[in-house]
Amino acid sequence: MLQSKLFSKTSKDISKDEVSLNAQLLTKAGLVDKSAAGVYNLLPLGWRVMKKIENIIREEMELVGGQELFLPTLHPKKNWEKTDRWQSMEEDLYKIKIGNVDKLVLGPTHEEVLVPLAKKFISSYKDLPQYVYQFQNKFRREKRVKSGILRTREFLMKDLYSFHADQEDLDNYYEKVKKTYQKIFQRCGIKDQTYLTYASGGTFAKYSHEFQTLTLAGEDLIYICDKCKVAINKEIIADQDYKCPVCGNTKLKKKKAVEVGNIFKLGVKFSKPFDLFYSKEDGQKELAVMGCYGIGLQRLMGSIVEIKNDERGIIWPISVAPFQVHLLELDPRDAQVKENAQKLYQILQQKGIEVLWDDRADKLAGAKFADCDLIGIPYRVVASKKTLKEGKYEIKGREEKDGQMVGLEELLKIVIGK
RNA sequence: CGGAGUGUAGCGAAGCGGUUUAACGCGCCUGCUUUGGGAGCAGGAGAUCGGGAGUUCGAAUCUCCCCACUCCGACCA
Repeated sequence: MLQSKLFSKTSKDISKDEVSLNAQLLTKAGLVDKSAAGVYNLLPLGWRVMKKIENIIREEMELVGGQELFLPTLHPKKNWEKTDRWQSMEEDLYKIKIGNVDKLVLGPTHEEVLVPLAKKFISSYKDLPQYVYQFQNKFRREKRVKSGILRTREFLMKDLYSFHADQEDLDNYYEKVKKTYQKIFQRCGIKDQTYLTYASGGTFAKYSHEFQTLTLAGEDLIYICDKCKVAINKEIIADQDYKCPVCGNTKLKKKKAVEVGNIFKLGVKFSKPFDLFYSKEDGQKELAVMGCYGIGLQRLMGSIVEIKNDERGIIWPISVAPFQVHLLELDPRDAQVKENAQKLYQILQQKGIEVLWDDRADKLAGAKFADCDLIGIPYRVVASKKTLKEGKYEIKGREEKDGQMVGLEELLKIVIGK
């Protein structure tokens, strides 16, 4: 991608109203832009990050047998009445009228659509288990949005739903997804800050589990057990019940965190209102047992930014970076330098490396370095008169202080080696 | 939804005890120069001062209503 053609630009000054670090950095770097309170546009650079995150999640979902589908945003009112959430979630729902009458809901979650759908295909124990997931926008009528892209009214969510014949099968699958979630957050580069957190379990389980990422921008308070590397959400801590649910340790550390994912045993909460029965081997009818598993993608992206940054800008983990290499062409009016940069650009792309080539003719070196640090692509490669004279390129990792002069072979080794 | 605050050019931001060419910075356009940490000089374009109503000879500035955004709180399977 030529930076001179990029849709977005970086900016030094952004609205003072944007106080959260994640939104400040993402806005300055040109990855997101706010269009209304709690509503953000994702610009090409930001969308590339989202796609990287999405692909990591998709790969892991496939590994646990998930089948991707796509359910509508608009949900029939009657489905929401059936679960009573038309009433009980009233404050969170965007209700859509046709004419003067409420007819539809902008989905805040998808059980109300998926369960009646599953009913059409699940009728025997032979049809179970089933695992389906999707990436879909969710709408929540938040009374107050906050923390940049961490709490918004519309956001992209991966939601996986599992259907099982019995509780034991759900329990086994639940544990599997728990491990998968840890792997996802590890692949996204926030493993060290993300804690498996015990939270309120609803009617069908003692606990649900959240994945809480430590950041001052978070709204949740969790208590961490250093021995077990797990945490417990403040919301389920009774007055003095400060002990680790795993080892009983009572010396827990209180920290602020943001919930980047959760897994939840639904039991028959939704199969019941929709009569999702299946026939057992003996012909008896039984309700299917369900689990649900969510990850908010913008929130995950924002959490990464909250953690991975310095005074100059964002520091993307290579797994989710919008590009792997930021090629800075200094001396852009020098034909030989341009040719040299062009050559490297093509070679890297042939090797499957994603490159943002700063070919802007009207920017001096300082401006290019500053933008490069702000956007936070893992490798900065400089092509200039200086590097050309030595027959080399300069490469520098985003977190390294100084670059090094390397030949093409060595450069490829560094960049592809990762 | 309660409390507090803020809306002036694409962005940031002065002016806000009424007088009229609404400053300045970033960005943008033109020209020349410059070229390894956000370049310099010269010229230029761009503003229904959030919207509406009112007070006044005269309103960005005062009053009222509305809207938007932000922060604190409550809420958040």
